[in-house]
Amino acid sequence: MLICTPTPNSRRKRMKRTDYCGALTAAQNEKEVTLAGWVHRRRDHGGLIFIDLRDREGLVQVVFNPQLSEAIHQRAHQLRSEFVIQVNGKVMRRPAGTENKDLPTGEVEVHASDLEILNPSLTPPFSIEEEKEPSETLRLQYRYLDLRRRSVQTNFILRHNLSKAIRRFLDQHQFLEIETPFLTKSTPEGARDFLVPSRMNAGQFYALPQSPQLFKQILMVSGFDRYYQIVRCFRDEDLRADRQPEFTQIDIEMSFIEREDILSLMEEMVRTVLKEVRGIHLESPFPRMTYQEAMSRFGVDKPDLRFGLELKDLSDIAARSEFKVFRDAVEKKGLVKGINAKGLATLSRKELEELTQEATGRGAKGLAWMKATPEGLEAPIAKFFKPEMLQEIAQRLEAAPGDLLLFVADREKVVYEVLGHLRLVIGRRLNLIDPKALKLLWVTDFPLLEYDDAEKRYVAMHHPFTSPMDEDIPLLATDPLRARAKAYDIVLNGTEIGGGSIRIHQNEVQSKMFELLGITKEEAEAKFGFLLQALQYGAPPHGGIAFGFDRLTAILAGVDSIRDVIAFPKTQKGICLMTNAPSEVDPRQLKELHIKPTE
RNA sequence: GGGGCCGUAGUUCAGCUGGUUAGAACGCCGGCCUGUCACGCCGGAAGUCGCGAGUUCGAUCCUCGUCGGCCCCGCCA
Repeated sequence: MLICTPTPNSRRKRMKRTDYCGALTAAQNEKEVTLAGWVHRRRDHGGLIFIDLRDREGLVQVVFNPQLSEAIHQRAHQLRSEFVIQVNGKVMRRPAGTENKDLPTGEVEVHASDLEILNPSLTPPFSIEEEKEPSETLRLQYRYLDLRRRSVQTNFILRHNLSKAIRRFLDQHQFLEIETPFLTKSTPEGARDFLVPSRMNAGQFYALPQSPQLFKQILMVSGFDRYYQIVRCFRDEDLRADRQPEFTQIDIEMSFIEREDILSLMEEMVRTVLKEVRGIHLESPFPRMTYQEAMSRFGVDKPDLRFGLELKDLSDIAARSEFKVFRDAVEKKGLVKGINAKGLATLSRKELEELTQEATGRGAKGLAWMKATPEGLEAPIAKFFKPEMLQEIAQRLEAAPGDLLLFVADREKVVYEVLGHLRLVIGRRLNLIDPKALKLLWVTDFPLLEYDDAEKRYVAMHHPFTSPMDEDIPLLATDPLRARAKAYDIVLNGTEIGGGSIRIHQNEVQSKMFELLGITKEEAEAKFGFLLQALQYGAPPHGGIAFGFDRLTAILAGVDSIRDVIAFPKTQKGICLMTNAPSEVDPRQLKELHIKPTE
């Protein structure tokens, strides 16, 4: 129950706020100010009462002194955490020796001459102060209180500053911000669509966009030349720390350009924005790596370059060894690769077992290991290798006494998956990752297609509108899986923060692509007819990129989940704990929408 | 669909091998306090141990189920 009622409106003097609490310094000494904000903390001495008053910009100490006004002091006794108040008073330097160096406003305080309680507050379910982090469940349930916390607010201020800087950069480079529909057409391929029933068209549905991909290409056909949008996208897939059903992309498209133009301009954008928002100077140019190289050296297409521990190929040695597991792998056109876990020869049997489980959990049949000692490599499997082979292995992995060498022999895909993962696990375990480092790179030359074992057909690795490399176009007819795409990703600290491609702008190539993907002419016509048609009316060569704005912000904010940079995110089950969405609806609504529940 | 971790005062947590009345800190309520700033001192209230079954003389603790949160695999062109 509220124990105190607000000051009646009729009694309010309606003085306007003059300053932010957090902005007061000795420069405002002796100024009469009106402040408004939340009671952050009170220190009631019976006589003097100190209040830390908080607003968006920070805290300032307000002093209520009975000698200044007995009535106001009495009223201040009622104050509790999170009451909303307005205070009139005079900014004063604090008495010598009572300054608070930990507070930006700590040189001054406000001597209150008037106090209005604009609104009392229930005792909040958790403290707005920072000492202890409430559980995420509680934070999301009371998100409006969570968003009052300083550490949370700074994430959103950062987000704002990033989008502001990005808009400014793109504006300066002649990009036009153009909005595209949220109620649009469901398309095959890609993620599951969120559907919106059409009341006026029984049995028909809009889909929320997975991205404005097709529209931005159409805008290029329209001649807008340079487009961008910071825009919400929707994908009905399972959630992760870095995946929400609705998320924000910085969506960009340009005409009359080649890959190089996009990479260099986007690189400039990232550098400019980080400089502006974070004062960070990034070395230029960013490293570049083909997909092939990234996979072979790091096992993933989004390598974390903050540490080494690269994968080394040992297939040639493995083929000559007596170790059946290794030889079989190579003979079956697989691979044997290893990494050097520096200094981990001391791992116990149990810890090795845990690493093995990490490996088998990702599809490996086992995890082979050797320990480097001053006498050479030692392991149960060492007996299958001639001494000079062991030496060769040690050399290739730059083994020093005390190191642990880990090997995986399998199909290429498994070897990369497992060692790529182990590399991250070990990098973390060995504390090789500098949390402050920002390591960016471009990964280029992605394969155009992948083979989907379940569906028994090719699927586009990026999307069906991605142009193949010119020199690989003949491969589409002979060996499609070897064809490379004009596609690129930008990677920051092991996270893909953006990706794009040069698009197909010729109808024939686009039709050929659909054919490869097993999309019939009729399907293509029904699903993408508008694009195919547009491509026949003078489509300029074009290409673009989309950044995951939430992921980028999260990394720069130093948080592990994009939930921390989204004001009202959803839980892993896609539920908003604050509003309790999704929820059931009135049967009449369903009827209007021509929808009948199946259960 | 699958694997893992978690759920105990308002909050963050502790709670031994299953055994007295389930604790601490912060917060909250009351009292005292004129230089505090994580104010201090005195006192007080506060628990469906997520929920439901089972095992047991006895369950916060063990088992099964279920609900919720988190991490991951699958999925995410």
